[in-house]
Amino acid sequence: MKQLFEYFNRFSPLSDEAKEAIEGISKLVHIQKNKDLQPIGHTCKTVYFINKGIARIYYYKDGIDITDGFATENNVIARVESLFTGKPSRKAIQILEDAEIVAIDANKLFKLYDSYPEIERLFRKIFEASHVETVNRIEGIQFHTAEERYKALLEEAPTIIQRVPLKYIASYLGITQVSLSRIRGQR
Amino acid sequence: MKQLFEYFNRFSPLSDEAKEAIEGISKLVHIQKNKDLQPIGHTCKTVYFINKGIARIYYYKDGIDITDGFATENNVIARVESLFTGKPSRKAIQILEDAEIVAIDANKLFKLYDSYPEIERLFRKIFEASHVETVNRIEGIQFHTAEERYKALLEEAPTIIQRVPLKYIASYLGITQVSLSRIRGQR
DNA sequence: CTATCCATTTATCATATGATAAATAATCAG
DNA sequence: CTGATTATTTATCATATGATAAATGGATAG
Repeated sequence: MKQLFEYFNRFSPLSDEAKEAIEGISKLVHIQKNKDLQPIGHTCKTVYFINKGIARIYYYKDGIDITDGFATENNVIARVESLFTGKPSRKAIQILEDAEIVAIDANKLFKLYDSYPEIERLFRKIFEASHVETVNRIEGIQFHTAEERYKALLEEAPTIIQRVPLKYIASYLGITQVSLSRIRGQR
Repeated sequence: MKQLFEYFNRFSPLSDEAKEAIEGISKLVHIQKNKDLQPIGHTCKTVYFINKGIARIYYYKDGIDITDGFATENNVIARVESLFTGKPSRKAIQILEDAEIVAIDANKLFKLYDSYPEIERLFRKIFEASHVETVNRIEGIQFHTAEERYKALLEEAPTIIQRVPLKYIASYLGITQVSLSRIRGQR
């Protein structure tokens, strides 16, 4: 849990008591490459933190596999549109490299909010940061060409491009695999 | 403030004391059409609630005016990427119809979080809902044609299309004004 | 009411990306 | 190691949207 608490410290430090409370509702899971951590159609009741490995959120659009986002070590991953609404998610979380993950029970977490305002605050900040990323991503999608988006990803997250099959990256960038290959090929 | 507290009730009801505290850090402002409520380059230190009128968030991309989003009556509007980070915003908020707006001082609001966990919770939920909308919007932008996006907006928010100049809607949809006109014209 | 300015539409041409298919390359099971 | 499956690249053609310019329509100030 050391990694997790270090991550928390980047947002707001927790009392020992609060840390223990979170430890009490978390468990460490190991998952193999290509397995779904959470399937499509289930309501998101877990917040995950990645100790090791890489994951993606994906869904099907007209039968085609679309990657919604990636998460790597020392980051939280959750399907917020389900976690925050209680509605089933049309998205799944898949593991792309054998992974070690901390699974935090969301219902219990939300209950902890009542007794530990510091925990509510911490997760508010974590998700606010993710909210900001999402807002900024819209600008990237909307007003840059596919090539610019690819190059931006190369800059910001080169390891993702190295670790993840290109087909997943293509749909994340909003283009076909063929277009991505064309963009990479030119020059 | 009646409208505002009714809006709050949709998320979580506040105690009278908390309501008074919020009232104490809010003021009612009246703004004319086409005025900027907040200019580009300033750090967002206010959360706005629209009693009457319509507003948009916009910015300049390569010198071109881009609409990031709209907000109408009984909704909150804020530049979250600045509000949550404390960094200056590259975006502005402009009023598109003479408006009556409740301006909530964000720094004072964040201080109220310490003494009123219920207020922190309320705003957490408000912004979580906005986070979910943003996440869902990415799917719309990424995987629908301009025509589909226009028709979706017609369905979901026909009043916005009626009340707002088309040029603003075009950039919101991620297309040029000329393309939007073409889409509207066909048939 | 008129003149000016701004918003919208229409037209033409250029281009990035999609769709499809086929060729290579890489990965994996046995 | 071999064959089979999956991922990636390359090629061709079609099309949605962009860029630009010009025409039309609507709003507003005086």
